[in-house]
Amino acid sequence: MKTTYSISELAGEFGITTRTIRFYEEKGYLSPSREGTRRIYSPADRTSLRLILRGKRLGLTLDETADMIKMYGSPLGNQKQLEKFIVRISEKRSELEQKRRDLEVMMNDLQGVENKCHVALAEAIGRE
Amino acid sequence: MKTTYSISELAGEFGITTRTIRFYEEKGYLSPSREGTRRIYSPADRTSLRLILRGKRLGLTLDETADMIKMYGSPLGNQKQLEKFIVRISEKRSELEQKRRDLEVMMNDLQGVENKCHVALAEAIGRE
DNA sequence: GAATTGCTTTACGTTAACGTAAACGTAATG
DNA sequence: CATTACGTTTACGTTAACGTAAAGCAATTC
Repeated sequence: MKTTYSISELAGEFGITTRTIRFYEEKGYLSPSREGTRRIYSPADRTSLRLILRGKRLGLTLDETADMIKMYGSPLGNQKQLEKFIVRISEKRSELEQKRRDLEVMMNDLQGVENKCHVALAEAIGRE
Repeated sequence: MKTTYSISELAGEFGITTRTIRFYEEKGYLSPSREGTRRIYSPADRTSLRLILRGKRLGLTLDETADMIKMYGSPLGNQKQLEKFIVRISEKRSELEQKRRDLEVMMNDLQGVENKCHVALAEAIGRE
């Protein structure tokens, strides 16, 4: 199991450009260590990057994703803070559930179109 | 059942601004009829808008969503065109399935954090 | 040792998706 | 009849998320 990565290794693995990775760092979403002037990415950095890209695929902004990443740490604080935190989590979940509903409707619609397609295709072949 | 809508009715219903709706028209994603100079939206227009916003929530660009909306029409063409179309559909579905996987992982992670929270909360109350 | 490869910083450019503001028309309401 | 509410067009502004290019350092390969 690899323990460090270069910037172009990560770019290659995730199908993005090095510019994108540097951009994320510039904005504070990544902070790799350095070997002289070169960036060295740890498995943890790689995980952060993966989370960022996952959020992006779901239409989250970088800030929103960063917020979620922060939440993944061990929850701490007094009772009041923890309760507030639980509320935040449930808000996030509501958003994600909305997305899931949207997704299901879309996939159903798509399935409907494909069915129609197969019918039309059968007819086209029948006329041939 | 209402049969026409004003621009601010739709904006209100969907929680967006009239500027946004005009923008969609300007870019060709909507084409309401007119009564004099004022825009009149049909139920079909309203549906288009709903689809646009659904795509947006899932992180699709307007162009991508417009593409999908086009696909919702009755599929037509000869055999070859229909086959190509089916391929396009399955590509779209692959993207959506990726999103669904992303969504599930995220929601699981979130659930994990919430569980930790409840544990921490119980401890905090115990110490009180 | 010249050239290629891979990394760096700096900085200006670009695109999508609207926001914001000005300036105006029209219809209904007090 | 003035004001308020709702609509219009035109046009410049803004933000996120990178793209692109220049100029340069360091190691390794021919």
